[in-house]
Amino acid sequence: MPDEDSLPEAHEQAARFTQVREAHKTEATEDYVELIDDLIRVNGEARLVDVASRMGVTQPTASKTLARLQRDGFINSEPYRSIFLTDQGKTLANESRLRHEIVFNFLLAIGVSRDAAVRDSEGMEHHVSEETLKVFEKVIRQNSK
Amino acid sequence: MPDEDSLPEAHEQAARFTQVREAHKTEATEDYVELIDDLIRVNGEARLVDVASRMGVTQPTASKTLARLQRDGFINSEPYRSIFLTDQGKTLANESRLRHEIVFNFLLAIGVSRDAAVRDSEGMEHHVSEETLKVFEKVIRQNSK
DNA sequence: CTTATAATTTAGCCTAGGCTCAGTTTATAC
DNA sequence: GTATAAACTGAGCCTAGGCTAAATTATAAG
Ligand SMILES: [Mn+2]
Ligand SMILES: [Mn+2]
Ligand SMILES: [Mn+2]
Ligand SMILES: [Mn+2]
Repeated sequence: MPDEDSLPEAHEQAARFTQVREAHKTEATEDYVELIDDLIRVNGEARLVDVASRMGVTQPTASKTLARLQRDGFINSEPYRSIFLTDQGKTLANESRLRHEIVFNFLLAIGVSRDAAVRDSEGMEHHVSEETLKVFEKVIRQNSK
Repeated sequence: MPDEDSLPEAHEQAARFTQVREAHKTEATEDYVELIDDLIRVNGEARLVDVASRMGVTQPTASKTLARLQRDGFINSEPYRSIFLTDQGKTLANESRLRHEIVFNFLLAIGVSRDAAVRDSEGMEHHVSEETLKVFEKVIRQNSK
């Protein structure tokens, strides 16, 4: 229970929420490019039908999101054809996968079950700062020794 | 780099993203009731102007969100008057604060700076399962010994 | 090669959650 | 007590990201 002067400064607290909102803005993009990259590696191509089923959304929803990703320069695709990552998209996919793996392996390292680690890391990954990520990596290294 | 059969089952992967989307649906509600509860404790009342400035949004935005919270039974307020939590709202505020504190203290325990812990926990808290939370608590206990 | 199926797109709808600008109500100062 | 300032509301706009239903295009089967 906080006492009289226990509230953080308003502008600092606001900055926290603004940062979370910023993270959420890029979240869909990161998850999509990461998935598209995986699909290309494993299947040789990324098709809308697979993106939609793996994202857990309908095809029109995935189609609309992909249109936005194309507008913003992360992917390329011609109508009715499969999806390609731009250089910008590839870079973001690699960064996102790396960060995701660190968060996932960190959860495993501290004793979280594989199932929970898979599920929790999907959301947590977007809210971990560079500083925290470094700490996560240190914990992973210590635990593998 | 994943090889041929490295993709998770589609329906499992979809469930992950669905879970993250569910978390995001309740996120604003949790952050708002937690803040309202804090304001009542410290200031004696929760006013829109403070909610807005601390959430980092404009007053009309906060006003609209609060209307939704009232519609959904988390708060009560009469026009132009301050905001009260319903029993449902108080319960959610307490649960949210507890979880938030655990995530925050966990980050401190593993060596993250106070600043980064404050910032990262604001987003992470909404993506931590009960199982992971228990592991976090264990790490906190071990570190305080 | 034609037909049926699968994949993709388009149109149109919805909610959440941002914003600005303008109006109303409450609180403060004088 | 009245004028001014602060707080709150309302209208209207926007984007993201969900959905369904229907049209279009591409692929597969026979
Ligand atoms: Mn994710
Ligand atoms: Mn919180
Ligand atoms: Mn939060
Ligand atoms: Mn999130």
